[in-house]
Amino acid sequence: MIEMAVLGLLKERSMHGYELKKELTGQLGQFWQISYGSLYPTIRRLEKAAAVERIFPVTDVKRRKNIYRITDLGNEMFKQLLSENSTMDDARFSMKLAFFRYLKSEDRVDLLERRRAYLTEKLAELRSKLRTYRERIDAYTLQLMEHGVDTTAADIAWVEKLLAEEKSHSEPKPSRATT
Amino acid sequence: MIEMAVLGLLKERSMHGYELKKELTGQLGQFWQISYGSLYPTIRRLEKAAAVERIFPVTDVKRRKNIYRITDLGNEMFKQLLSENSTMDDARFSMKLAFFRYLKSEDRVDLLERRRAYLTEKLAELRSKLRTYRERIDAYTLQLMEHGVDTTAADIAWVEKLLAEEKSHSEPKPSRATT
DNA sequence: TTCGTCATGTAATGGGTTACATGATTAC
DNA sequence: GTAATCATGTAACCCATTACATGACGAA
Repeated sequence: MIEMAVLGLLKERSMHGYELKKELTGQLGQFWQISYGSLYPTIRRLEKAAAVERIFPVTDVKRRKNIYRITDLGNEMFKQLLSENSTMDDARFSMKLAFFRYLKSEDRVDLLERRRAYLTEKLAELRSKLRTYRERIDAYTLQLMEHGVDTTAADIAWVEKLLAEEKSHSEPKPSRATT
Repeated sequence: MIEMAVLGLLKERSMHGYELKKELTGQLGQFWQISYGSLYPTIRRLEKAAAVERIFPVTDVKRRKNIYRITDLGNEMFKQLLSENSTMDDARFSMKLAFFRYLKSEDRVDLLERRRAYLTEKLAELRSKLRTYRERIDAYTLQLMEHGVDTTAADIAWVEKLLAEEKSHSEPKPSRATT
């Protein structure tokens, strides 16, 4: 997760750690936070793996800043992390969506469909639990479960809206055999 | 969190670890999961702290089962964990709501109001970020932020519904000086 | 000159998971 | 008899946070 965030931000422009942290809490901060104690070691790891490289600012050396640039290898890593077939939980999906612009429309549709599948399954589980427990639980837990159902249903609707938009934009692309 | 869950479930009835785990994934499982590697040590900790005690089943000793019962001290601990003034993030709030029946109406209102405050602040932050970044970000990230706003607003509405219900049920209770 | 924030980093700790290990009982 | 599930536990690991440590620069 951190690696994806760092690489994704460095794709936009080269930055140093402090800047990355600010961008992270700014744009991605709603659904995700990170501390320095975890950011700096990550950058180091990425540097060792040659996914990012340090730029030495020749002029403008007022301050000790380690500016990093993403490498070709880093770009490949990012691509893989983004399209990776991992769980489509909230945080992961949100992060991937924040970097959707780096994906082909085809891959975007794929991710959205996986998210939809994940949510659909979750909804089914919630509903089955509701049926199972409805008679046994108190009003508050019931409210909680029902709200879970509503929230998940709303999320699915949203994903479907995104899917519809994505498909309508890339309509002239049958590529695969359509039955 | 785990401790609260374990104590809360043991308030209902005495259980052994395996049973606790099942109840946990059943009722509370939607927003929270726990593994044995974390459950059993927690039970041990609670036992050492004298918050729970082991019951030795005299008859029915077919199987090696460690059944635990909550103690008076455990009840106090639970009460404190429940009304504790900690962050009102999703998981914590959900867990507390699942144990609302053990609180006085007054304390329920208090928790709900704290949750509302938390969400209201979150909403304000989201909106301010939206204003700040709207022109700078791509359509997908924008969708993500807007969906965050919608979701949070819906959550607030739900909490307010719960608050209204809570207050209407306990109307004949002015207790404190009402201005 | 002192306070805020820019800037980087490490060590200790926390809170959890996964994988492993064991074995009894039940259902087929 | 053998597979599933009941039942308990430990050790290694992972990922992250908090707290600490350091110091330069800019603005008041």
